[in-house]
Amino acid sequence: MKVKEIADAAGVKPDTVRFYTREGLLNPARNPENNYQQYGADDLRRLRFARKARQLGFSLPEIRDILGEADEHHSPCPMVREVFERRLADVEREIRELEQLRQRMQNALSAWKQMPDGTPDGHTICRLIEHWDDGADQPSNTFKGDCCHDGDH
Amino acid sequence: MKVKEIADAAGVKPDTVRFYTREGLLNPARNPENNYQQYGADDLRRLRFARKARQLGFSLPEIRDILGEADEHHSPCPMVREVFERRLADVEREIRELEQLRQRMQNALSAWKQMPDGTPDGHTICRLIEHWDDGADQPSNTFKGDCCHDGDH
DNA sequence: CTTTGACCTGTGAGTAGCTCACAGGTTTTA
DNA sequence: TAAAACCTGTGAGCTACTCACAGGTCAAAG
Repeated sequence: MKVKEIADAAGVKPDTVRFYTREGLLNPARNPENNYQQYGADDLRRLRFARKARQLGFSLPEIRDILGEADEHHSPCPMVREVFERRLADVEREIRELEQLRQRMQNALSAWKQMPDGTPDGHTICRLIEHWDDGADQPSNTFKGDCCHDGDH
Repeated sequence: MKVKEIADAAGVKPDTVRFYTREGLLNPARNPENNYQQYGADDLRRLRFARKARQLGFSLPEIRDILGEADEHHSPCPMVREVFERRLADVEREIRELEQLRQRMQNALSAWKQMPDGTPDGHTICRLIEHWDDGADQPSNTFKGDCCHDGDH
């Protein structure tokens, strides 16, 4: 198979095939006549595997490791199970963070309903944002004055 | 204020300050003696504004636009409200996608409980993934011949 | 036989928002 | 006076592709 053929067979773009080849996930042979890449059934299997793994949240380096294990006739499945649990935890953390963000945004939006727009006056840019209080409390050093005399020196 | 001072005052890293300066969000003066950047109270206001806006999901180009509006003494708030609603919709879409991913992962994990690992045999890499059926039904072209160049582009 | 168009090749840049490394200059402190 | 801490700009790295470019190859149409 040539690039476009294997790409169509797996439902991806030719550039993705080339990219995966560059990254070492696929190992095509070469047609010595024209220097074209020649993909075999094994490459298609790897490509389909990689796409499924991506949908499950595996990263390309992880997939490369998994394929490498399989190439050495070790079962990659224990590695798959292990990485997968970490991935699931990551996804759940991301969801929690995004839900917090959504909550903050919704709070801001409802608080903004009552607020007028106002024009920037040199002290305020847009009070919608500046007077919005984020729940996240990071101890941002509150510029107490020891540092900055903003007159010229 | 010098870089580290304004960075500490806003609770960010000096590199972030330099990055925002490069990106045109901050407009420090120059100390002609040593060529150091000189940030004023206005820059600190902009930096804090930018950080809050980032936490609310605005992108740097959006923040730059908002600051630009304020610089011209127009109220950026209508723009803020507009961009904000789009951002909220984006966040909600991201959450839905991640929840679908989580669902897929959890389904996979429970299905995997009964499955043995197995060793790659040239036909299978890791059946955990290969025999996993994703709910997403994209008609992955099964390499029949003439079929489709994928429409979205 | 030549042209056209689709395909192939590798490389390099672009995406977002920083973060870090580097090499060299300046200021402060010991 | 020397070291530490800071400053400068530039460039690369992170993810997983995607696109652009310039040039080579091939099948079919004219």
